[in-house]
Amino acid sequence: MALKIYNTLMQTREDFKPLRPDHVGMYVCGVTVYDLCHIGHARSAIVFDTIYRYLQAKGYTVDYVKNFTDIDDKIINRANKEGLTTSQVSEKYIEEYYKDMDRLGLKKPTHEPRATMHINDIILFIKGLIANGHAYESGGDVYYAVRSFEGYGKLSGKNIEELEAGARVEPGEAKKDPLDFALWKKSKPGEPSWESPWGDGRPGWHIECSAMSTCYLGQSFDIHGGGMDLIFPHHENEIAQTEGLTKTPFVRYWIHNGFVQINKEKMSKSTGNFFTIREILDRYEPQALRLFVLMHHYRSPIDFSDQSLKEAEKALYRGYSSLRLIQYLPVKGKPVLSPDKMNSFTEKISGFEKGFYDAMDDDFNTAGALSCLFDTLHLLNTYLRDSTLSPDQEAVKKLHGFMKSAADILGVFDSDPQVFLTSRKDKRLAVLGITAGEIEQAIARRASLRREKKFKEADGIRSEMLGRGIAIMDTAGGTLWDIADE
RNA sequence: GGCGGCAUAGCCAAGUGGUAAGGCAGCGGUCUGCAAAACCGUUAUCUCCGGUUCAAAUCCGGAUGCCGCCUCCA
Repeated sequence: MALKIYNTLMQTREDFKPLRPDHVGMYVCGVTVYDLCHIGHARSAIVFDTIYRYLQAKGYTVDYVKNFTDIDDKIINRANKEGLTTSQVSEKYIEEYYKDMDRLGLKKPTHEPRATMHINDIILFIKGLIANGHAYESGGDVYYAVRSFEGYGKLSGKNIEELEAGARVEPGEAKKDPLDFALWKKSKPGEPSWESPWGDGRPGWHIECSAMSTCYLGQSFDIHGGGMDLIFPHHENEIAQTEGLTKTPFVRYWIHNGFVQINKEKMSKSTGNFFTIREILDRYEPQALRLFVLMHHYRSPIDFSDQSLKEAEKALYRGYSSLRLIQYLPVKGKPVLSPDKMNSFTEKISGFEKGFYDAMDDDFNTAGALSCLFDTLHLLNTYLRDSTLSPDQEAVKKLHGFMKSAADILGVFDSDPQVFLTSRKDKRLAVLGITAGEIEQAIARRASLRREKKFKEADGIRSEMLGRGIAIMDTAGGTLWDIADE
C-alpha cells in the first residue's frame, strides 16, 4: 500500500508522491525561543519526529528542516523584562529546548536554522518581492500586498473580502491595505536591528520561513508542517510570499497537527492553562507522553490529563514487562509446536506487521499501528505462558525484528527492557523511601516463613510491603518484586 | 457573521460502504497456600431524525451539543 497523506491544501487524503524519487524535503515550523516549551510543542515535535522516522523507514532520504524563530516581539519583550539581550534570551531557550527534546527522544532534524542567521536571504527575498510588485516599502517598513497575489486564501479556505471585514490596522502602521502584512519592520530605538535597503530593521515573522525553507529545500518541496493554528495567517502568508517570488508551486503536502487541550479547552499561555514539557516529564516517563500522543490521531485534538498519562504509562510498563521476557524465549532446540500452530504463530506476526505498516501508510495512523504492536505483545505473552511451547529461531527472530522496527519508528518500546524497568524502579524507590536491599531482606524473611507454612505471617510481610508501594509476586522461578500501582 | 473540525462501550480511542482495533478500568474463570502477573472468556448496533444503497459508524440532507481558526500561538 502506498503512503497517503491528508493535505490541508486539498482538504483530502492524497497519495504521497515526492518531487524526486527516494527523496523527501520537509520543513516544519519550530518554536519561538522566548520561554520553555509546553506540551503543545511536545505534541507537534513528536508527531513530526514520527513522520520523519517513518519516511526514513520507507526508504526515503529525508531533508528535515526545523527552524528557530530567534527574533520577534515576544523575545524583545522578554529580553527587556529580564535585562538581557535578545540573543541571550534566544540562546538560553534554545538550550532548554534541546534538553526537553532530547528527553523526548527526538531525532535531530537535518538542519535547524535560525532566522537571524539568514537575514541576507530574507533581504534578498524581500527585494525580489518588491521588484516584481508584490511588496512595497513604506516609511522603513516593507509590506506584502496581499491583493497582488491571486491565490491568497487557498490554504486556509478564506475569502479575501471576508477577511477584509475583520482586519485591523495597528496605529503607526503604513499599510496600503489592512490585509497587508509586514515583511520587514523598521526597528525602534534600542531594538536589535540589521541593515537593509529600507533602513535598519528586522524581518517579519512569516518571511523567515519562506527564506529558510527555500534556501535549504529549493523553490518547491514536498512537506511543510506545523500546528493547526499556523494555517492562517502564517502558512497562508508563506505561500503568498514564496509563490509570489518564484511563480512556482511552493509546497506539495501541507500537514497540520491538532491541539493539546486541557479540560476541552485549547491550551493557551495567555489563560495560563498549560504545562511545560519538563513539569510533565518530571512526573511521567517521556515514553509515556510519547505513547499518549501517538495513541491519538495527529489531527484530532487531544485532551491532556493526569489520568490519560497514567494510563499510557501503565500500558508502557506492561509492554516492557512482556518485552523483557523475549530473552527468555527458548530459541534453541527444535520447535515443539505442531507445524500448524507454528504457521499460525508466524502468520499472526505477519498479519500484525502488515497491519502496522498499512496503518502508518494511512495518513500516519499511529493509533492503529500501536494496536498491532499491542497485539504482538499479547501474542508474545500467550507464547511465554505455555512453557512447553518453544518457537523456532525463525519465528522468534521475526517477532523480535518486527517489534524493533516498529519501536524505532514510533520511539516507544525502543529501550532495553531490563534497563528501562530497572531505571523506573530506582526512580520510584527513591520516592518511596525504600531500598532494594530492604525489599530483598523482606522477601527472604517471607520465604522462610512460607517454607514453614506460616502463611499468615508471610502474607503480613507482603501486605506491609504493599503498603509501602512494593508489590511482591511469587512465580515459578522465584519471588519477584515491582513497584505497585498507585 | 465567515470557514473548518468533532460526536464510537465506564473512561480514552482507531475505523471514509459489507454486520465495530487497541489502551485503561470492571466482571467471571484458569494458575496460586492465598495473592499479584499472565492467559481464557465477557462488556457497543457507533448523538438524534430523514434519505441514497442489496448493504452505512462510514455517503447525502437536517437537528442538537462541543471545539478550533478568522489577532501572537505547536
